[in-house]
Amino acid sequence: MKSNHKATIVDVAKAAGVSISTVSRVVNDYPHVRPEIRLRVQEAMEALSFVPNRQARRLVGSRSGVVGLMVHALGTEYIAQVTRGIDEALYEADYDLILYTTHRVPDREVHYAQAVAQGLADGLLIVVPSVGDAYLDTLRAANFPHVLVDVDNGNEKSSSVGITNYQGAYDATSYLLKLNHRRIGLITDQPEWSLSRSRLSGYKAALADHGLDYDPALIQQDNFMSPYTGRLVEAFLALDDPPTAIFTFNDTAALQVMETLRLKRIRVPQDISVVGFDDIAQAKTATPELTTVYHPVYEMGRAAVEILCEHIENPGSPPRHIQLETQLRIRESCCYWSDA
Amino acid sequence: MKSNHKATIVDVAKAAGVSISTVSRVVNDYPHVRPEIRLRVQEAMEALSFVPNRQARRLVGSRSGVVGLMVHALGTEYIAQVTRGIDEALYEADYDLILYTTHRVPDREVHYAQAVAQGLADGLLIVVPSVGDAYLDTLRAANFPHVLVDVDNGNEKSSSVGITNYQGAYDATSYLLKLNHRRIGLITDQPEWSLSRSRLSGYKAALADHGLDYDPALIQQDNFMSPYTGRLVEAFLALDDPPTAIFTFNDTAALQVMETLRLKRIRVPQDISVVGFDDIAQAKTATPELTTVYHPVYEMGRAAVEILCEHIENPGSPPRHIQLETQLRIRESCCYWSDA
DNA sequence: ATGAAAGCGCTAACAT
DNA sequence: ATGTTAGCGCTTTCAT
Repeated sequence: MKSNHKATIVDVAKAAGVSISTVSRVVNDYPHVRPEIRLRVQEAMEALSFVPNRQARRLVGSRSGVVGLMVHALGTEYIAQVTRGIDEALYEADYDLILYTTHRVPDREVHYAQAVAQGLADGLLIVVPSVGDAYLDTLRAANFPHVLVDVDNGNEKSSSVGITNYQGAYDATSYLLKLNHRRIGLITDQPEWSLSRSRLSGYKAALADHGLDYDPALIQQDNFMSPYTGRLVEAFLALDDPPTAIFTFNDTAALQVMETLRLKRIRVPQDISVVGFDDIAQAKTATPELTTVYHPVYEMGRAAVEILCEHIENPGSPPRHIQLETQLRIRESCCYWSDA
Repeated sequence: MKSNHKATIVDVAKAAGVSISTVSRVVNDYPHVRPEIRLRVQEAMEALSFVPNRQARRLVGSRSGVVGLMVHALGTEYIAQVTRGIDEALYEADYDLILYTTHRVPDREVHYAQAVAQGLADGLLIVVPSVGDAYLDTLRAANFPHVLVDVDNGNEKSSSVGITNYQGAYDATSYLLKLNHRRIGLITDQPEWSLSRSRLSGYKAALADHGLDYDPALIQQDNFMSPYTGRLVEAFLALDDPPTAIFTFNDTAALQVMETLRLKRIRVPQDISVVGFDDIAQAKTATPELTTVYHPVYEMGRAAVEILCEHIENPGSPPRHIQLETQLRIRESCCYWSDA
């Protein structure tokens, strides 16, 4: 017995005493196969523990059952949650997941897009906030199924799923305004990201609706270098008229703000209120618990998969855009401001 | 021009005016090609932005450049960090990563192992603590490159990389003992996992070295259902002679213990000391900061990739076993116990 | 040094 | 309802 050699359709065909096309039909669940023969083939498959070869399948132009996921890097809570939503939905749809981590090297993104489009995957999920048009054009030109995850530009010709960034920031800012805060410091993410721009608009709009103008001195940009956020807080504090509340575009930054404040013995929320964005796990375990804007990361992942599957199964289908709702989660890091 | 169709070796061959075999030689950097021809082919490749098709390559029996990663589920800090180490090392070695999440369904594990060994990937990384021998035998029989990550049985015929689980638990327990604790509650992970068994031995050994016997009533098993850990704490508290310290086999459980204790207004560390295992990010941000055993997750991932690559490049190579060192990280969640 | 040709495992016409 | 056959893009003998 040569059982150490992996079984192919040919082996199954021989074992079942039929032709390879019949086996293929059974494997793909196609009609026009006599029930008894179907059964016989299935038994042979079972006996030989046959698993169809995905690359061979893809090679002849049909589905491989694999979809690609392109992300900057692994290891953040945010990515972990998005990935979880994607993975679970993919599992239910019976797809495997191939991971492409760009490590923030833009060149890789272009290269990957090509590789993926030629490669094993039937479609691509893109969780890279700064979507350079370069490789998107490649994908669109090849009519390769793909969806952008967590971007905010509905005018794109690519499908996308995002959240209500504008509304989320608007809600958070309004909440602070209602608590009588008039000087609200803002720490933004990369301004090139469409979602940052939307959130910034939301912040400004809330201010405007309260008859307030925004103060450029109160808008600072985070650069994701860990100790940096603390400096921004110090810059705020050094102002003649420092903010009484700080709103950040991600929870990690908010948590760092709180930590910086704690080290400076400035009380949260009594002296300064803090609001974050995302609602990561640590937001609930922090002291005080962080008030933040809930970002439906997990659901976003699932929605993206749904759209992608539609594109894969239905190649001509037009781009779709889904926007999931954010939600203000009021906890302990904010309180009413009274000018004493 | 038909540039919307992706370039194949045939296109390159035509463009360079040579045969496909020559192109193949250039692509694979084989000898016996005249320098000028090599250059001409390279230019053609460049011009057509040719990317070799991996599945076609793999189909004829050579490397696919893909390795599989099998994990239970995504979304935990632990997995995120292991994956990060693996991903980065793989990136440097120029491999793609295909992810298999078993969702704790044993059947999926067997199925994946088969699928992978069938030819999708060149090798498999297994981060599934409960290693059922069933599919391992399949892999070994097929002589398929694979390495077990974070397991603890060096007697296996499969390569593995793990940590000093015994020593880690021994150190943590000894530390508590040195702080005069005599009743140390233990919350273990699944006892089927080899690493849990090693840690348990470490715990018992430390006790024994202090002339203490272990009390079965103080050893409880976590079941990973969020509210459950709290019950275990209550069970401890209900004892006639409750523990003065609690040691858990993962930080998530330790954090939940602390939360439960906080809700019950039992002070940590004054009333009860707590020690975790893993040293996840939240351990440092918790209040009080969690004392825990550092688990070199990231390095473990990298080490696993190193071994796997060796197996792939060198098919006959014998199994290797690496054990990385843990380290007790003393922070704020423990203090000296004096029977008042 | 280079090319022709035979597959790898599979699907999709095209027979029958 | 079932079988035959022609590729998919590539590597690898085997010729030349």
